[in-house]
Amino acid sequence: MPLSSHGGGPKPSLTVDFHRVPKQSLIDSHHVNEIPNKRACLESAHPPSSTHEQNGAAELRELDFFPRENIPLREAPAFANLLKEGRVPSDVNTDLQLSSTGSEQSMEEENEMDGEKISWFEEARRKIAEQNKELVALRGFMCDINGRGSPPLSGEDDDDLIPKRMHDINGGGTPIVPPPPTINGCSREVVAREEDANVEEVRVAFRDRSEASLIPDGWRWRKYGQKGKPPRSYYRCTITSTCLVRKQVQRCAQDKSILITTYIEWNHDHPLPPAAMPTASIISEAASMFLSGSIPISGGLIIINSTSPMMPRCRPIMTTISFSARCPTVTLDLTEYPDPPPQFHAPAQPQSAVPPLFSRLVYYEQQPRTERGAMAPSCSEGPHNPDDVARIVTDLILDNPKFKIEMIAVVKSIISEARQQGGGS
DNA sequence: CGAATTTGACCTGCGC
DNA sequence: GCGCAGGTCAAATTCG
Ligand SMILES: [Zn+2]
Repeated sequence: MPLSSHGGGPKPSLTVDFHRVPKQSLIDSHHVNEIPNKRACLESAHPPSSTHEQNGAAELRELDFFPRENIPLREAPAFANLLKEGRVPSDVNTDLQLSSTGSEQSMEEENEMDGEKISWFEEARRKIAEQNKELVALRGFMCDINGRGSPPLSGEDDDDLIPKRMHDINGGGTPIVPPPPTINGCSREVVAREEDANVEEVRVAFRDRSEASLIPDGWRWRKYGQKGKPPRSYYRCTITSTCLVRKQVQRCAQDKSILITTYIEWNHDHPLPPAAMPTASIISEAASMFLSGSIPISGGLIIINSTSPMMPRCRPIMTTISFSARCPTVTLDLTEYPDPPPQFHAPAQPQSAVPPLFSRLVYYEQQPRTERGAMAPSCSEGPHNPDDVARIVTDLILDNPKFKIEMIAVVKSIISEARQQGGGS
């Protein structure tokens, strides 16, 4: 079935967009106050099975996806390995799993779930929740060293400006958005482009070590293109012909053993296949983390996450958030690296001006993976002051051209803001 | 033989 | 305006 009459060109489109919002809010720091309300985002990211549409707006129950209890976490192997080895239960069903299909069955399964089944998913979920807290802390820190007041954090009662598209980020399998009624007769590209022009798109990427060219994530994908060197492959979800979800797969330029899988427009218009639920939940969680107010500053910034002081034994995930591209991307780095030595375990630096995020960063700099190339240890202690942070960032810039580009964007935006506020000096 | 992949053409957006 | 990069399309080819 041809999706369009001819390739790539301008085509007539007739698209109904249910959730149009301006594009500015996530990038422009002046709109940092308009970060979406966390609760609303979480609700929308994981709608309960009872969700139903009324006049185009989903009616949602409140769900707490970031539980406050701090349960020690076990080591969690890399994502691909778990999937490969079948150790990620395909039928994991937690409060995040809200599929409309087989809800009775899932109730039973929930009762039957043993610790083994839920452990991996719960670990990942809690890690991301912890990252969220730390990202918020980092944002405050960055605002401080920028000489700006810390923007209000999420959770305030102002959901007027929630990017409506984020209501579509669907981890539970219940279609929130009706399929575009007019997709027949115009290509997915046209539909996507129409939406792109009006709504914010969040991408969620995984970095993981994998020899396979594709992570078995439980979805059905069809390859529709390949570009560049090293090659980047383009896939789209083929569970339904109208589903707009795509993913890109490429090898890391610096380390060919690392596979980067990026999920785009994560709003399937169909129920989740059971095998895909772990992946879907993590993607949704990561997206809601981004949307819940963890935006550090304007421009672009890479954040490196550490273990949480509350959960020092948790294997860390390095998380980056990029704003420099047209679409912000949350990257979860699931490549493994060694545990930090005890001095980097929490409570790390109780008097430190630097959020605990950077203790991991410093450790990481001290213990670089061989694949990352030679990198001189940058600090012998945790970064107690912004100077240490600056040194670390400098090393990262030297090590990673992409980081340099991101940081340039950050600096530019800070300078332009300072000029606006301070009269151009 | 139908489904999936490959691959060159084509389009859009962006920087210079 | 031009060139480049990213992304998509669809005919041709390969695969099961
Ligand atoms: Zn889909």
